[in-house]
Amino acid sequence: MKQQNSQTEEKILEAAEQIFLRDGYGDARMQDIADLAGINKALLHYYFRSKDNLFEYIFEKKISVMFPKMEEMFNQNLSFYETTCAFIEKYITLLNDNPYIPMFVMSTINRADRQDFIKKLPIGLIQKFAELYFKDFSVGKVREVNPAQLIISVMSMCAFPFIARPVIKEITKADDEQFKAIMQFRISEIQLYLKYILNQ
Amino acid sequence: MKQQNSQTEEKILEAAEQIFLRDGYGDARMQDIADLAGINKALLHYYFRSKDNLFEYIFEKKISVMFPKMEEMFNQNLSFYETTCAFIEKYITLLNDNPYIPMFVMSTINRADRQDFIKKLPIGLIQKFAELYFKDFSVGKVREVNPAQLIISVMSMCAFPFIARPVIKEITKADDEQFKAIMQFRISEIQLYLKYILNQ
DNA sequence: GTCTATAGAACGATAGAC
DNA sequence: GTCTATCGTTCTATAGAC
Repeated sequence: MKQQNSQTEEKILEAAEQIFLRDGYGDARMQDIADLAGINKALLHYYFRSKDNLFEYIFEKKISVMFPKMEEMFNQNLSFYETTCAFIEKYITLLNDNPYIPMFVMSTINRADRQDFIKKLPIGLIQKFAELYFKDFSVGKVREVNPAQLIISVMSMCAFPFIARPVIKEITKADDEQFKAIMQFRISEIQLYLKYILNQ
Repeated sequence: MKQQNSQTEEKILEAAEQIFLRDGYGDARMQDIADLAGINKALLHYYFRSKDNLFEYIFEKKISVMFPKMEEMFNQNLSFYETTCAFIEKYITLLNDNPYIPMFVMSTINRADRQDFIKKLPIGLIQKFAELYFKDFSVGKVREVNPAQLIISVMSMCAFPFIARPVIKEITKADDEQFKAIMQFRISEIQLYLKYILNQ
């Protein structure tokens, strides 16, 4: 009984994740989720009361990918440059395995009726980076730039290509695997920019 | 008669633009467009046969903002660095007046049923930039980087903050005007990065 | 050209049998 | 726990009066 229960719930969550990531909240259909899970609509509402409920569940499960946990990285006493280089590699590798996440998160928080979802984002990450920058800047280890703008730039260079993925795939005539390779190469390219910007 | 005709059509287009930009295709409602235009739904279908038709009209009108016309800029015989600096200023100024455009375009071309809209984008721009880079690189005017990756980076740094606008506004506690100011300041910051990256 | 009224389909959600 | 059947609503689109 309980075994079967968990199995169905797991199937629903997997299907919901796939459909919501592909279509976003508004365009996603409960029927599509039911079909993909191999069950019917009524059972969806038995496990999760409403579409809103199910979506919130998936969203909260996925935001950690958009703003990854970085605690251990900040506790290693690395420089701002080293920490940011490590972040770039970790972030793009993570997004290469979850290419739909940036569009999913951004389309959600841009909906007029879902702006409260912004508060679910773990945005303390930005503050940590800024503190580390000022620490290195005060001892002359990095060139003077605006740290908030720099962090926005790094996240932009990592995340935006996944949002513009269909365009980039079309321009470069790349398939999914080739796009992954482009992004893999991009890690060292962004790290190179950072090196020049910070004068390392 | 014809005067009235044009006036109504203009009101519809203005309303449709506003609603589609805010909600995207899937979440936009013909009723909302009709209400905003001060007419009824039936009249919408009299002027534009379907929602698809109306949307396509608006989309084609707006893509020039996402990929701005740059012909005159390329004909001024400026260096790659100068041209890209000018692009950054022009692009962010343009997006500051049209902050919803990046999300609108990206959410459209990420829809499974709207991928043919990618072909409407004037992506020749990228090629022009790459050619100009190689011209300057061959005479040692710029440092060696991957030009395609650099152009993606510049566009990312310009466009992504508008897509993440609700997040940035929340983190910085900025209103619409303050966000505009942040982006205005961002122009010189991105230009500074470019200077360091290209060793100018 | 503009309106009211409504058709026809799709969607989220629920009732009730098993 | 899982199903079929259906309710109530919402949406695009059209018919028909003026």
